[in-house]
Amino acid sequence: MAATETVANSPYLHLFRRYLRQHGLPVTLQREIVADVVFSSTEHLSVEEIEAELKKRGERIGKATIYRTMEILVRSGLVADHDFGDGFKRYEHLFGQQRGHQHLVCTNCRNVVEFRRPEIQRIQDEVARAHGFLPARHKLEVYGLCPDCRAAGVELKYEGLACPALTL
Amino acid sequence: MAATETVANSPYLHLFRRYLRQHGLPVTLQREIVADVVFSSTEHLSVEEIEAELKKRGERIGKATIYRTMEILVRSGLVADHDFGDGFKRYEHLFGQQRGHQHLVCTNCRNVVEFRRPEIQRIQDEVARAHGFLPARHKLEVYGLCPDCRAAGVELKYEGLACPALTL
DNA sequence: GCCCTAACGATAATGATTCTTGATTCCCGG
DNA sequence: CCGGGAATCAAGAATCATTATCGTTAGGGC
Repeated sequence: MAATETVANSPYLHLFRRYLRQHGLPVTLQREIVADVVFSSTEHLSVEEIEAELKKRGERIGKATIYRTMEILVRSGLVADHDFGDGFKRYEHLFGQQRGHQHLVCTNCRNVVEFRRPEIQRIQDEVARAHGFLPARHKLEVYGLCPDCRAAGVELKYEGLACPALTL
Repeated sequence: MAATETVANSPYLHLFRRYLRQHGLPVTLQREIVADVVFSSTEHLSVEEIEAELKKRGERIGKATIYRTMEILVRSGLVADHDFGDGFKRYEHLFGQQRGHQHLVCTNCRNVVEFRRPEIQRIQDEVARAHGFLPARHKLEVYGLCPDCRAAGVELKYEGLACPALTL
């Protein structure tokens, strides 16, 4: 391999290395590079996008290794995975994020914006308690049309029954 | 075919028939039977469970037809689909449900309980407006351990980094 | 540096969902 | 009620994301 020594340099990588060591998992170059791609992006990346970024960097890392590394990153708590209804998962690192943030997803362009409503945590705990559950986490997603798509003239269309209020 | 005439008899089937007619789609026996299975259950059914119920009724309806019918039912607004992280979708009819109800999912036994917090609708609208979005719908899921699993001694375990508060 | 173990990459397998095909059913007008 | 064109059906092949397999290669404790 050529110039692979300074590839992974995001400021949080040491946390991932610590996690790997604490759990007896080898700290491999591939894992560091994959983690660096995720840590260096502010987007919600799909595995395909991670793969593309690796290719752009000139790295030749197998897709299976990406999946395996994402699994470890999610377990470590450094990364969260999401399914926004696209048929595949997206990943985001949790640095610089407020705990318990939520997502606003454009139903047209699939762009994702984050927001934070602290009361959701309280609602989670109240609801869980009311039903005897021990709360672990929650997921709130709001779907709608983003400003760009609205400006472009895209419209929300409801093609269901004309009078849903009667039936619900 | 033998005794297929009174198979589909749930009280809301006429709404589905109306939707099909309004959209120029043929009202077929298979669609009625599949809809009847979903309308007759209070559970959150997977396609596999729907298939099993059809087999139990002695119906021989292809899996592709189930998928196509579910697609129409969701578009009609009579049924909602959910992905609770099982790797496949679950479907529930919306009769007798309050508009905008949410779900509490057991992380151990995957059982699903419904709840309703009307303020979520307000939060949806406020958040969307604050970001220039036109709100369409939302999805709130709370994950945790249900009373049965708690009583059985199951525990939530966090195997991530020891001190996540520092990193988040 | 050595060696054992575990990760790597390539590829095959899996599981949920969608598409294709030829046969059947629906539905509209007569 | 009958006929015919269009759309749906069942079965299975194809697809897509993800996971497992396997021979090879690389971490890391000694």
